[in-house]
Amino acid sequence: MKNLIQELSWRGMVQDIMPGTEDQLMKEMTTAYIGFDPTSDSLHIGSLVPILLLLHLQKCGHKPIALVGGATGMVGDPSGKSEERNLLSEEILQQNVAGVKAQLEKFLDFNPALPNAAELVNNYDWFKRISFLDFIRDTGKHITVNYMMAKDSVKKRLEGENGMSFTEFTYQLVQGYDYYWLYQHRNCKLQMGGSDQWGNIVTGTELIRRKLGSEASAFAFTCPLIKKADGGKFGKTEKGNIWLDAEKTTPYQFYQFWLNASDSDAANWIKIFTFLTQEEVAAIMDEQAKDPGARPLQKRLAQEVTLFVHGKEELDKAIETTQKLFANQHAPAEAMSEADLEAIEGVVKIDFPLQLFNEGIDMVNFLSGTAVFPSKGEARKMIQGGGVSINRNKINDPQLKLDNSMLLHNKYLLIQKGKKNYYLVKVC
RNA sequence: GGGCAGUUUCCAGAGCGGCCAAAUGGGGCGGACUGUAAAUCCGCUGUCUUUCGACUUCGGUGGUUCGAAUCCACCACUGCCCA
Repeated sequence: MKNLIQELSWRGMVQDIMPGTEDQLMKEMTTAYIGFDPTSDSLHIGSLVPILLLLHLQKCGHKPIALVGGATGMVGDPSGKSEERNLLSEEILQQNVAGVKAQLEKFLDFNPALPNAAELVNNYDWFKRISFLDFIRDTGKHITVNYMMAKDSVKKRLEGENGMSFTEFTYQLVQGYDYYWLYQHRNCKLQMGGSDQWGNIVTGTELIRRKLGSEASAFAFTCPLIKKADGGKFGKTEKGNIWLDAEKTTPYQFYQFWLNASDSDAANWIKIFTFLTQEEVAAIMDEQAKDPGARPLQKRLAQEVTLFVHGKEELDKAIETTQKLFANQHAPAEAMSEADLEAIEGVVKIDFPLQLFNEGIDMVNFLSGTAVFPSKGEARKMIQGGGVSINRNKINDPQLKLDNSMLLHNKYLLIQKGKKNYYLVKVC
């Protein structure tokens, strides 16, 4: 049996770990679970980490369970939140649960022929049968309020300005019960999660111990939360979250996200988000040290993760588009063939009516009219700030009229907002 | 139930009754430099508007005033302390 903890350690993916966890994993095939919050109908790259944890687990010969929090999602996890959360409606929650489930199914191996096939559960399935009174008698009785209040997630809120509802206070018990239930019914002996979950997880192991006695052996470890080297939030861009759903974040945008990682981020992330071995990573680091300008780290990282999430075909297209747009940025846009332009994948494409164009429209009206900018004021500001290029030529004059001579192949305009945001406008 | 403090633009946090669309910092966006990095420097950052300007904001509702984020009343929410 391959040593999971060792494998994760060198990748920097182990934060807190309960004593005996490693021994348990080396002793026998162990069932382990991670919970996923249905706060949205798609997972984003933050959720990639727990997915990868489950995959590493499975690769080491253990059995992964992905738990979708249909019940816990109704309560709201206070961890890491400074304010009370708004509750999602049941309807939205159900949609989200379905969406998240569908995505998890893509990444884990559920092949029933495997002894350690992955499994998907929804905690709503057991919680729906438990009454409030049952819960506070059978479960609440085992954990003291003093214990619960000592948790960071709770303490912070008690000290803060916004207070905390009884509902959110209860959260750790609800999640703790999940672990107990899985321990009882699925022989699940390990819970993993992000380090912000440590408190909730420990409440689970504690609950198991109190209810089943000290011979019960439930283990846990957590993975550090992914951060950027500059302290910023991971997985956010000006356009918002990076989603795993190709409809929400195109594979090209997804690829670009990783490609744009800073050097220090790329060095950490390649260990976490790819399955490359320690030797392979070391080799790429060497290359990076020799020629940082070539960015081998970022390229390999982007390639591996995009391949994992979107597959080979989408990856190839993303690379192709990237090359067209960025490979020789000083080459005139006119050098791109019509086929090149048509085949650009993943950038925002906009159609613009020929008639309006022929009437001689100025930059500001054009750009706000195409939804490149939401308003004229913003378009003007950005042009004046030197942030807009058309066909790779910087525009300085907001009043500039567009005319036919600017069109590539008589119908295209390649617009850049900032350096990295491309729009392809087709006049027709 | 009683006492005290508070609620400001994305966040934190200043705001004399007119000079407040509201200091400062952070974040975000853009530019320069680079490697589609990092660090640094510069610009923008309520909405609409070419300029002038117009409009909507400072928990809610009313009021005082020529004029209110700034004063008053009531309401709501939050925190702290006492019972």
